[in-house]
Amino acid sequence: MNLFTDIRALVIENLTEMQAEGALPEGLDFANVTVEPPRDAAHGDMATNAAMVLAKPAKLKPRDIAEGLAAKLITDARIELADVAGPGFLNLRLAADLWQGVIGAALKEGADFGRSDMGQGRRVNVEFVSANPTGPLHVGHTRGAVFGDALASLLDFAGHQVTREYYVNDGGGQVDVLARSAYERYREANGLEPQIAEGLYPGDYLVPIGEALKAKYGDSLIDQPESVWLQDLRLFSTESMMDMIRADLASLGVVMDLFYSEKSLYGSGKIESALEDLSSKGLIYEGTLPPPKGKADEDWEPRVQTLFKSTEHGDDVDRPVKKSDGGWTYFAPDIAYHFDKVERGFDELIDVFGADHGGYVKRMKAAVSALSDGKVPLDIKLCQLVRLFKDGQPFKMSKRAGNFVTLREVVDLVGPDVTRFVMLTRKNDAPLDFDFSKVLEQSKDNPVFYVQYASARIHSVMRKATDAGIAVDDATLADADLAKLDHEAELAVIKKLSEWPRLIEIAARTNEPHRVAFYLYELAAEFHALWNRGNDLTELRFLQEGDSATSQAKIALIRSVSIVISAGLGILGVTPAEEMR
RNA sequence: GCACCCGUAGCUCAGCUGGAUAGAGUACCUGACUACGAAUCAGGGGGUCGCACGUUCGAAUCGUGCCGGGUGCACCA
Repeated sequence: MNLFTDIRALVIENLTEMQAEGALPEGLDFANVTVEPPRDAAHGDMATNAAMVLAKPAKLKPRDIAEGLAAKLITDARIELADVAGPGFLNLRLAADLWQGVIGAALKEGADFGRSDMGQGRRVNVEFVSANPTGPLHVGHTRGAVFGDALASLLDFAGHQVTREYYVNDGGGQVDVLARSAYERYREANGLEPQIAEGLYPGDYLVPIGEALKAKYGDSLIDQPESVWLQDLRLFSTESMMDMIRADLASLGVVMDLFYSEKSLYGSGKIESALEDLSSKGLIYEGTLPPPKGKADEDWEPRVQTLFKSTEHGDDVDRPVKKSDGGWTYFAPDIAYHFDKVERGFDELIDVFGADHGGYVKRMKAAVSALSDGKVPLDIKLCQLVRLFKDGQPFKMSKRAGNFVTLREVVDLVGPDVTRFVMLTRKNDAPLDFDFSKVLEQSKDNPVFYVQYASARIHSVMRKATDAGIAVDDATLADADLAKLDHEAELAVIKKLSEWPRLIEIAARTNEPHRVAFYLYELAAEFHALWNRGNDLTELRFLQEGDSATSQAKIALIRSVSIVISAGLGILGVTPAEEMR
């Protein structure tokens, strides 16, 4: 149930009637008519811009339309008051039982309250993390992992059929580097001095791989040329790295539906067929790119290469798909991979990248646009940097991994719940400061705590109620006399709850899960405010001694808050707290 | 030089397919606990929404041009 869409439907219905009655001309587009919460609660419960949006196409004065609409709306039992204000806003006040109905809906629908069918079952592929299998995941990946996973859950909640996917770059030159690095650790395991040359991966995480290689091969690969061991070590070390990455993700609660191997594309004919598709559309040609302007590059020389005409689909320059040695560029398998997603029938694709891949956005969109004939939209979300702090000071550490902080270190220090919530307290395209001290602080400055504390307080009240012999199961609460919830402080909380289904749709439409985190903070604030009003006004306390009917109504309200907090935290992948320790 | 992202209160940031007097937290000041968990709440001061034009009944939001910060710019992924 979504009160805002209900009332919007009522507005549209009345506008249509006005057309039938000749008060409005035919052929108007109602798409821009909105029903929203007003900025200022004094204006009423909801406001519609219908009159202002329609004034011009209808060639009427906004206030005249608004007054006509108001006169019709007021006859509906749900509308208590309809005022024209300002340039033509129509402010509505809703009947109290409509608000109380929100509580009933939350209690009956439980964890599904707010679930939307907006997505209509459309199939969405969310590709995220996709880190090279050459080392452990670091903080940057952590943000991408949390963001992608929460986005996937959000879209699922909004009625999409979601696949979580990880593209494994196990086919390129960096895997050779990995294999050579692992070989040095293998030599080390055999008692020799490892020679970690410039360009190899120095991290300690390869030490156990070296041990494992020794267990498998003994000393048989020592002093053997690369041609003997390179292929085996490529395979062995990427598999080991992927096991580690899977475990890292699992420690955060992220589970992929599919790991898609780049290597599997080679020799399968998929790269060829993807490029054939582009070629059949006249988008592949042999040519020479212009030199980059402004920045002097002495190594640059004109070269004829195989190019994808991405400029026809919005890119700034055409992109090479073949290297001069005849091999594919990294872009070619990426094209094939996205072609594969399109062929698997997804209606929408989302890629989550780190901000350092910003320059890659246009060519990837161009490729998908070309491959799907513009039918499958690709949205690319860039996650900005995470800056680590401790007690306000920039934080550096990790001998284990080389020179970066790993996902595992973060999760071990603050736990998966805190990690996930904090990673979503910023918009994805804004940089995020992550202070190890602050995120564990128990104060309202820390949103994780603040929301969890609200949840804990609610459970505390419910435990007290149970001790007092008051039934507080959801079915009983749903039958409570909700008309008792008529104080403005209580209605304020209900109104916030009523925005939940609307918020889900906005967040899902914009692919912005951080909105859920901010909403939960606001909901918690409304709840804490109501709680404290009870200090002064005893009639606002949730437990009314000797009056279990009133207590149940009030508990129905806060139980609804906890249902929404749980659902919201569930989307973010965070476990709600029943008590604080 | 080009492309993308960002620029909102002293600081860190929200801001809904363009809506009314731009909101939180923090910091600063002032109040509220013999409590359903004060780990909280209420109130106060604090803003040329980077700048300038433009579109619109209406712009933090859309367009163009500047300024400032970040990222990326053939045959690495």
